[in-house]
Amino acid sequence: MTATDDLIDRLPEPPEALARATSQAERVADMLRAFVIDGALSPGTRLSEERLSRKYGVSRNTLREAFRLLSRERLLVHQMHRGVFVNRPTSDDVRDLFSARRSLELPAVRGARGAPEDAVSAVGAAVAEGEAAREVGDWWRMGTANMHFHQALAGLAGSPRIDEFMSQVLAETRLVFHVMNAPEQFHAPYLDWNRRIHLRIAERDPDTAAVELSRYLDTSEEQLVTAFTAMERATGDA
Amino acid sequence: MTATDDLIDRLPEPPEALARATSQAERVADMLRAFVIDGALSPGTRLSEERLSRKYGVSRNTLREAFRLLSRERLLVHQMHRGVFVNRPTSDDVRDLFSARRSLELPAVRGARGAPEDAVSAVGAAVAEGEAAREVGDWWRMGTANMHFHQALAGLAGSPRIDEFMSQVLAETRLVFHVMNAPEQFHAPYLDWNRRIHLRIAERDPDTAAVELSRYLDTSEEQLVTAFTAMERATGDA
DNA sequence: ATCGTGGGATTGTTGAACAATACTTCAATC
DNA sequence: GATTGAAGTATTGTTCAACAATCCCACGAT
Repeated sequence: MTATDDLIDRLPEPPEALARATSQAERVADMLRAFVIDGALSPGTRLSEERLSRKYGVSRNTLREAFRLLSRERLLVHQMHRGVFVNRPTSDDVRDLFSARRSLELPAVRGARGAPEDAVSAVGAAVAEGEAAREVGDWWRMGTANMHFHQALAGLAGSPRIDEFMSQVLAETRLVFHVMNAPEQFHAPYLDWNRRIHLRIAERDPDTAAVELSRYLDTSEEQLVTAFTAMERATGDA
Repeated sequence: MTATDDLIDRLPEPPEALARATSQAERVADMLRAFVIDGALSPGTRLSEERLSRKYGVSRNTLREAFRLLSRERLLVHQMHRGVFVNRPTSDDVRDLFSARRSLELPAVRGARGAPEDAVSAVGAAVAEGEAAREVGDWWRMGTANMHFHQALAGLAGSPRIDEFMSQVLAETRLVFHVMNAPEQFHAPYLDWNRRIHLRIAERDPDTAAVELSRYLDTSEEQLVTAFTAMERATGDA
């Protein structure tokens, strides 16, 4: 044990980026995930192995590995001998997604008194992002900002696993907006609500914030479900 | 639209079992998942593609699809050019797992007043299962029963997504018991506690139940973390 | 003890092949 | 006209073999 060793031990932890290069399957999965989330691939679309593998220059086997990753995230659904499709959520799914969000967001907000400062400011940043987007009338970015807001709320819990589950739930929620054609306008009226919630958290009054959030989720769910079921009837059930 | 059509429309929904046969990759994943959960494969073990594919008569490609599924569940970890290993949780993971459980179990229990009867009785069944196992001194089955108990608690929320996340969390928790060699004895003293919690739920007093559960989680986490960190120091950190 | 330097083993990825299954088309039947 | 049956076609499911890229280990040199 020399002096050099001591210095080395004190060195900062290895940055995440230094992890060994990602596999092709993961990169393809990342790309497809982005396509699904921002609607380049709409719900119900079938992903042809042959065409995708040719288009992106990867083998079918590699592509299938990516498919497996994404079906575990519920973004794709695998049907035996029929292929993989972009998941098309039903109104039951919408209800369940909100149910899951209640479990994730409300406890996180209620326990926000002890949350670290940067977790709180992340919430504020998401609100600001949304307001900036409203400024220029960018509906799409408003939706993204709203997702960030709720991701930040869940992040108050400080748990990596909850963060990850939350982002899956939000990604799937985004699919809901894609099945209906009325994409992001739903978020517009909620911006001021978000601002209020953030204020309560910032002034360390988490219980009031939780009450507000709970109301938010209720009305948001109701609005979505009714719009969704109306659309389900219109488009034909099956 | 004839009379026959009416009759057909009235037929019960297709049973789940009728879903198209599962793929080989999923079956292999199921098998490996079971191996990991009940310790036939212990944390840190590397899963050789060549040996596994030969042993179970599947191609390396199919095996890799199964690997992708299981690494999304955090049961396996994929290291580029090194292979897949059975996940070996750290003490940080233990803390995070309990954090996640708090978010899942406590809200479910608090909202248990409106839970359907069979969801409540599932909790009771898990308690009974644990007591039966204690009767015969079957420690392993006691651990399983305890997992079922907490799965049933989360099930009170009535959300498929929460159920699924919970089972992943519990599966990973089981890995924690495998890294330490003291497998399931940890569960023994908690059986009476479980019984009490179930009683509170059954008599529709969810708030008291939640308080009890919260205390349970606190002490259980503390005991596990201390035992775990002690072991980490003993076995060598890295 | 540390540092290079092969050599061997394992994974990463591809391409082709074939079987199994689903979909489509079209003719035959009621 | 709608339904059934029977090809034929397209796509997925799975395997195999090959090769490149990378890691790991052991050996020898400093």
